[in-house]
Amino acid sequence: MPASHPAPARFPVTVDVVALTVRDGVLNALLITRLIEPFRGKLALPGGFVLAGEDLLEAAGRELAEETGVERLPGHLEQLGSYGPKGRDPRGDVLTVAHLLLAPDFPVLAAGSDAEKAAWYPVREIQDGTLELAFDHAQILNDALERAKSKLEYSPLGAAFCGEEFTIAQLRAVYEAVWGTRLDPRNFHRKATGTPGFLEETGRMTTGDAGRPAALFRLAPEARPTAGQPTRAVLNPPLMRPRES
Amino acid sequence: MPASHPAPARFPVTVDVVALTVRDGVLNALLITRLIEPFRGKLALPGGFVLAGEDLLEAAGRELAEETGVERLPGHLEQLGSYGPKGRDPRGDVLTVAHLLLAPDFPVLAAGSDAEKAAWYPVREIQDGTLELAFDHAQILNDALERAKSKLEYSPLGAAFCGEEFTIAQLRAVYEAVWGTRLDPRNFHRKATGTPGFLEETGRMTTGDAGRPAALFRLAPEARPTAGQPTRAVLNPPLMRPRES
DNA sequence: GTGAGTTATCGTCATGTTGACAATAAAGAG
DNA sequence: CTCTTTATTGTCAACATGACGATAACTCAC
Repeated sequence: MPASHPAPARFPVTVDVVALTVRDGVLNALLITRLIEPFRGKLALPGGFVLAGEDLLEAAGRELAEETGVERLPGHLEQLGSYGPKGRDPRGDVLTVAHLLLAPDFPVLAAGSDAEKAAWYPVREIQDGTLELAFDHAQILNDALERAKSKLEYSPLGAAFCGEEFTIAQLRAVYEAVWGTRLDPRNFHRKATGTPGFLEETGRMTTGDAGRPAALFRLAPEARPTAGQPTRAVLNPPLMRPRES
Repeated sequence: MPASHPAPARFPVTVDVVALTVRDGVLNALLITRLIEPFRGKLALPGGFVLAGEDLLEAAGRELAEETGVERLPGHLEQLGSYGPKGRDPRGDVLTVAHLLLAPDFPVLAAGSDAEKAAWYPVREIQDGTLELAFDHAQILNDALERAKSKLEYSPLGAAFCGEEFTIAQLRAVYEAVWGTRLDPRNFHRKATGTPGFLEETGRMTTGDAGRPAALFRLAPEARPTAGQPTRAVLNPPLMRPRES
């Protein structure tokens, strides 16, 4: 890695988190209101400096927990990508490593004291310019949305937006919100239940809602995200299979 | 991003590059032999420190150019992911941002002076333990291979391993080398030429090789990697289409 | 030259997957 | 009990894919 001469410049390193969830069929992102300059009063992604002795994912989880007041984050956290360090912070070159959290809706505790106030905002309002983000966070959010969309294409991570148990309709609502499309309930049901290694029936049913009760499912064991292992492709079939002979 | 108090620790940041190519049907990676401690004499990924005022991709390209003696790198360079900073370098916490280069075979200039000697090595020999890599570079290489494999699944980047113009058979050799499988030439031909927005016929043919001459293709304009834009999915179809009504 | 070997390309066909959509099941509301 | 709502099962035609036969168009050995 190091060649030799050029002064090993040191950079402040931050982690930022794009936390996504689906509330009432609408895709939401977690944002904080900045209390200090620069961009004071503007919305930004939650995040903060990586501390000495910390790893990236660790720092991202810690920052998110601090700024939401939530101890154990639900959902799936992964690294998205790194940005900078050139010219993305008016105070100087700061490298940031963005992360992506796909999570079921969880309440953000009203942060006390000096902590920035975090809240859920519809992604739509950021994309159409109603809300503006600090730094290059709009870019990061966009990349995160692209990543989320493509994750749903092949991985079982759509379920990360749901709780432990969920109905096919709830899962479909996730896909519809993230992709911004409407899907045929019957074909979606066939695909979801028909994909080997994706879902597992719990045997239990919903009750109390309008309409016919729905079966409750959970992620199949082999589809559950194993820390460290890349999320396996279960949904989209391989482009082409090796030939037999 | 920054909350406030915790001392904004600064980290040395390096870029590492996993450069892949296919030579004679075998997937190769570019490695350097380290001339300094730690891991002196061991193989490692090319890379080095990010300099002040540089962006990541920029740094990765510069380091690779320096260590191979090649001015304008061919192929497609993209960010892979970040590693650390905790405990991956015996000298202290160093954050590294790994990159991935998919390139046609190019000659590595015999580096003069104090530069580390770079050369192509079959990926196979690293995976089976014949060759050992410094730091966490084996892990990074593995992640890079996973990324490369999945890129071929949906993006047109398989062509990044070929030159400007190539035959279907050359392209197939790339897929076979990266995936480690054999593919049916006839079905591959059908898929490659039948995918809209992927290939474009040049009208020219190969000549001089054994067997029937092959038509030369190039990447379709809309499939060419545009700097900044994410590589669009052209090969694998969407998991599910929005419903009409 | 000529035939053999080699590689490229086109075609065929059975099977599997998908999109569109009908029909039925099982609840709650009135 | 009937209507409305949502879940789930089926059906069917269009399309994509895997397996593999058949040709086409070259090079090379003789």
